[in-house]
Amino acid sequence: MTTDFSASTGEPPLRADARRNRDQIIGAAKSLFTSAGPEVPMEEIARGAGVGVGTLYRRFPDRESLIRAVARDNFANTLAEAEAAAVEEATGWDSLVRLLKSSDELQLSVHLGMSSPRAWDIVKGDEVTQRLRDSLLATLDSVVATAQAEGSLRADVGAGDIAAIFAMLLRRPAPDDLDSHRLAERALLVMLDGLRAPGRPSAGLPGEPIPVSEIPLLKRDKRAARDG
Amino acid sequence: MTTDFSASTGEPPLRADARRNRDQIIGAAKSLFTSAGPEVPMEEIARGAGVGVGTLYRRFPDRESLIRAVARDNFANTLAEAEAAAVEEATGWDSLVRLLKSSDELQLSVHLGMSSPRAWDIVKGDEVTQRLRDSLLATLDSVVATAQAEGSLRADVGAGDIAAIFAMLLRRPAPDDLDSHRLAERALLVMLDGLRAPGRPSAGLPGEPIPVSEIPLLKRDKRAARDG
DNA sequence: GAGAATGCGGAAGGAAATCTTCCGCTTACT
DNA sequence: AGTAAGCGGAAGATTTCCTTCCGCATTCTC
Repeated sequence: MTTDFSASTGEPPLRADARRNRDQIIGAAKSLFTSAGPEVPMEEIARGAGVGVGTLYRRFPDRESLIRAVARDNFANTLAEAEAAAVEEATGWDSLVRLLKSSDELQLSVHLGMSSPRAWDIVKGDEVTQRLRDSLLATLDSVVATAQAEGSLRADVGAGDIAAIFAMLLRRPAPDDLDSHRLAERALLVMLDGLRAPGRPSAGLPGEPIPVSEIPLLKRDKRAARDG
Repeated sequence: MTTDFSASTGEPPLRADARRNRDQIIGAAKSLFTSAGPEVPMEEIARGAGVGVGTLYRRFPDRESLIRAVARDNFANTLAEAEAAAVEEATGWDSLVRLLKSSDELQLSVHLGMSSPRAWDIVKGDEVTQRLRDSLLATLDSVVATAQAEGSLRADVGAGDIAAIFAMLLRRPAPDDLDSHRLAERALLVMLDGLRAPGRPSAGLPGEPIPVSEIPLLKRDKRAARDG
């Protein structure tokens, strides 16, 4: 899963356990960056990885290098998913829908690339990530063009609009909260209906309308959205 | 502007300058809570109000009481706006649109009531705010019902869906950033199109489609979204 | 399987950010 | 003019997070 970008450096290869720990650290960091932003305490990341802080610092001497590593891994995965969506789906519209519904990786990419100034500052200086990001946007652009050419996506939006919409829809509060996930799902479908070309009928929403009484009253969890 | 909820307490009235400062503190807190979340340093709030920290602490002995005061003021204003929108607009649909486009007050209400667990923890214990919130939701509910009765709003959404959509759309990153404001505006219009009842034509989006090249590359500002 | 090298955990010290108090001076009320 | 209320902001206390360090454990090599 975790891509190895250090394959061609002259450094000696990591010992097996070290390599395993490194992957677990990146995994934990990805998960925590997604849910709590790129400023979670290092100790929390270490705990999430089942590892001591010392180990974390040995592998990533500071937060920046961790963020860089996470960004590379994440953008690579997101790009792969996007390309798969572009190629494997029958229509441009389906590719778009699959993208929008796709995994947490996309959510993290959006965070890193559009929502967190701190992370973006770091990531934008990394050429590897930049190349991945450019490819990602190119893929998005072509999916949008395809969907518009086939007449399923409204013509007056650009790939930039779509990216902005991704950013809004993916900034969920609590990714594990079932209630709010259901609401987010419905909001996404409404947004998709808004994106349809005129005349294209919507499939409607599944389930029952949500009454005010069901607005999810946030459960408290240890860490606030930081500012959110 | 700042509503006085202490009118009937037995305490002696504030001196004129104190009262002025109190209002400025609440104003600054509202503005900062909106842009940076309810955990901004007290000192920053004081500075924003043109006041020393001591003054802030004399009036609000801790963050909780400040948040409570802000929430009361804010929900009262939002409710007033919502009721105005419900009454003054010709159709339920127009009321809804006006609400969605309405001021920063609504944005802050969403933050306090749906996006920030920390704030919600505090606010939910305050009866005054709860009553305001209930009225607000009741108003939303009736606007939704009106819009559906007149056939402009799709029938398969409830007021809870609308509230959730508000929450998504209003969680903007940088409220003062012109580029992202433009994108948010367009996203909002797309969402509104998604909310239309079948057969109701959209007006289309103003301006040109946004290309990928125009995705706003976040500018760094002193305080990250915290979480976000 | 033994020796050497690499890696590990997590306590502890340090740094930074934020909270909160306190008191000499100022301003508003009567 | 007298008095009570209010003010600012430096300074000390506190909390939170960062980073280092070293005795012990694991892996690799031959």
